[in-house]
Amino acid sequence: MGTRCELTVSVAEFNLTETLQSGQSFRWQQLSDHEWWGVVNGSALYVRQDADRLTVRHVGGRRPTHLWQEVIDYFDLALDYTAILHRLRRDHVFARIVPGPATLHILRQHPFETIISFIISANNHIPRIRSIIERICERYGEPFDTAFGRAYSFPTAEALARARLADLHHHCGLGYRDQYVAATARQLARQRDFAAWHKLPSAKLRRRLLQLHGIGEKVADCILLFGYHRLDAFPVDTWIRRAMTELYFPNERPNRRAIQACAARRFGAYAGIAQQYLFVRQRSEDRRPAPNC
DNA sequence: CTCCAGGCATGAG
DNA sequence: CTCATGCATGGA
Repeated sequence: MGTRCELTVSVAEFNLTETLQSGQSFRWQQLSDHEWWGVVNGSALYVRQDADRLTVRHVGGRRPTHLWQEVIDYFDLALDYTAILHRLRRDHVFARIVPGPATLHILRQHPFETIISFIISANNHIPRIRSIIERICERYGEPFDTAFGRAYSFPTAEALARARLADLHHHCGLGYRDQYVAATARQLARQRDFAAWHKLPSAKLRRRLLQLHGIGEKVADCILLFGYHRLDAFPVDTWIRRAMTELYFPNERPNRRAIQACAARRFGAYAGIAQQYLFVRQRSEDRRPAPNC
């Protein structure tokens, strides 16, 4: 219990800012270099990272019964990412490309929030994904007060299933994705075993996800990785396609199957973690201005 | 102003 | 089965 907890975590094992900027979560707001606040499962949290310490405060909404445990679970602080990176570096190409410490973690996010968020992510920019999600929360989530002003929980499937198509389209700014979000929310709202999907083996869970509207292979793999913590899932988007082609298929045009088979062979059970490092690296590579030789 | 985004559904071949 | 095309919107 308690509204505040401190954990001893070295930045060599976990980097809060890099993790929250890595495109897997959309509801965190940055206060300074190493301070963030956001809504997780109905709780507003303030998080600050210093050199060897993570400080978390509950600042509104649902009061966690065991804040400390929820924080360890959400940021995946119990898993030894240093050992996993060491194992991933048995692949010498990966070792050369990702030489630094284990900074990026895979968050454990709520499945329904992850499903809706990544349906919205398709063919969309991250800043715009964030603004659409905030409007959905404001309209269909539960409001509560926080130290940073009014906030909203992510809506339940039942609440989102009651949404009107025109509101999703125009007020939330979903555009043509309105049908996908509405249909999926309605289907999951009456899917009585949805809460038990986490027990399914990954292959079966992936097939279930692919049956939902607006979910193709890439989005399904993001949901497996970020919403169900299946660390072997390897989402192939434009950035990963570029990175994997450059690194492992020079002068070829590999399809998704070839890329995923390559990732499974080289990275095994932790392919999803390798993917997140490659994604962040490839994006920063692209943002960097072209070297003027 | 134009360009394009952590792709998907759809239809043609 | 693979592959091409259209797609709402708004941030950059």
